[in-house]
Amino acid sequence: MPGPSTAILWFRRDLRVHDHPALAYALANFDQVVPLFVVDNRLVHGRWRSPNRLWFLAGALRSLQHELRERDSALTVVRGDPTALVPRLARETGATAVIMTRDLTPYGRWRDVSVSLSLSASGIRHVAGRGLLVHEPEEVPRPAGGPFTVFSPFHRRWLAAPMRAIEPAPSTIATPPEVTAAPDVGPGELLGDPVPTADRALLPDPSEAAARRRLDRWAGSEALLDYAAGRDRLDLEGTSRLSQDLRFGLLSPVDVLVRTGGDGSGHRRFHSELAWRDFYAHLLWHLPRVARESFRAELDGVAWSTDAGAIESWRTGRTGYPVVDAAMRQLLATGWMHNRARMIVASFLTKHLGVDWRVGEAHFMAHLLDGDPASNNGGWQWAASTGTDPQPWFRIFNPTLQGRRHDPDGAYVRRWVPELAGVPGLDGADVHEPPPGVYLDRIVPHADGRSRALAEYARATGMPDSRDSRRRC
DNA sequence: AGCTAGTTCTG
DNA sequence: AGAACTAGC
Ligand SMILES: Cc1cc2nc3c(=O)[nH]c(=O)nc-3n(C[C@H](O)[C@H](O)[C@H](O)COP(=O)(O)OP(=O)(O)OC[C@H]3O[C@@H](n4cnc5c(N)ncnc54)[C@H](O)[C@@H]3O)c2cc1C
Repeated sequence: MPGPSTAILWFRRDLRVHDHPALAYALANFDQVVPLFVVDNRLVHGRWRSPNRLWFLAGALRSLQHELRERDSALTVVRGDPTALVPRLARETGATAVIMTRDLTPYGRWRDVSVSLSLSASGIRHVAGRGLLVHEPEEVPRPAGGPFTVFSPFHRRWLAAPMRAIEPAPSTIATPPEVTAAPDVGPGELLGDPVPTADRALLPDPSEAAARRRLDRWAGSEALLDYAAGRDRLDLEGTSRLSQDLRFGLLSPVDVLVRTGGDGSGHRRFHSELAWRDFYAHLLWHLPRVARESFRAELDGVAWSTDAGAIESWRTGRTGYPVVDAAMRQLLATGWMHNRARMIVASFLTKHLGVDWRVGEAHFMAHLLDGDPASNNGGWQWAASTGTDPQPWFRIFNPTLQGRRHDPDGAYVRRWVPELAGVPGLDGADVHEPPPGVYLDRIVPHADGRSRALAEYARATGMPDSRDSRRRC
């Protein structure tokens, strides 16, 4: 009589036990499950390394260890090369399959192919399934093939695609006793004891339980009802703040969608933001080249500025534009930035300062708790007008007007630029336009930044006539 | 999920 | 003078 069948469940950015399709699959098809996380050296040393995200990851792994212990199981955490370590653990535990949530980034795909090749050499199966997104790329196909390059037709198909059922958290996970007998390894140690660069007191609790509480609160909030308008207010808590939980998979996007169910304008708008997340993930899957290159190749002919002083002023929040500086300081202090603010600062860097979007992309990846290769790249290429369905390049934000409109009382600026709080005579939205001498000099006057951007983009695109420009609106 | 500059309308 | 409108980037 054969022994119990065993599968490895390889966790990556799906660090939860609720609504976990790969976990449900493993439990339904195998007698025993061995949960595993591999600290890939790339996490600690790679291009997108971030102390803030490593700190969050360490906490999320401790949370997962706890959730698994509660269910009579345990998380094995090892550090090194997954291509070697995953097959080794499979052989040691007698596993005949490795189950995981499919990852769609260029590196994730390369890694998974290389692990699956080395597994099949040992006769071990490799099963990668859904769980990262609401819908997989194959579930929202473009009739003509390839990726959707415009959001609205994608969104129509996305809304029409059938939704999978929620998988409840299991009450117990059968795991080999030699695995549960081993004490939990402190993930912080394997991650190099990460110290966040953001202010610890302003960081969210990185546990699944806390993420579920955040979701509960958001699902029952007034802000969700008012999200269609409130999402653009820099000075209010008008958005869900669930991005880091979706990034690390403490929450599944399907769970978020179902729990925020409703047909009001706020609900529908919120769901469409989850569709944007899928849109950019699918795009990167179809066209991995956009990770490095502009989607609109002709715009890689823009002569980007490399002015190190200007870039440093932008990074540290010292451009002289109050709303830009508030946003950049919010990022450094909290590892998060409001979506409207991301658009404003990305537009400012790429248009007013004429700096390559990849410089901004890298800075965001170094600090954002929700830093995600697909959404971040999509957001930057949108703002730089190099992407799919981008901001047309001639629509350039005026940071002062954006601040007045979306921070109408100036509270956002006063929160993050304290030297502008309590300046006599600088009341309400006027904080967005401090008179000369009151605040830092603007590193470039708006009119100059705007006209140099218009000239450079016109040159790079071969100065299309106005009919072409209008068609892209 | 633009903004500017120029023109025409209004009082 | 200032609103309202609009072509063009
Ligand atoms: C230049 C730039 C860079 C960005 N980089 C990232 C990033 O690295 N990671 C990231 O998750 N989002 C990124 N975004 C999208 C968006 O700004 C954040 O998802 C959002 O601000 C997170 O806050 P929230 O959870 O309160 O959002 P909510 O408004 O509550 O939205 C709910 C969820 O929908 C998703 N979402 C919302 N807006 C977008 C969007 N435009 N694109 C893709 N997904 C979206 C996020 O998962 C978010 O948590 C970027 C946007 C821009 C303009």
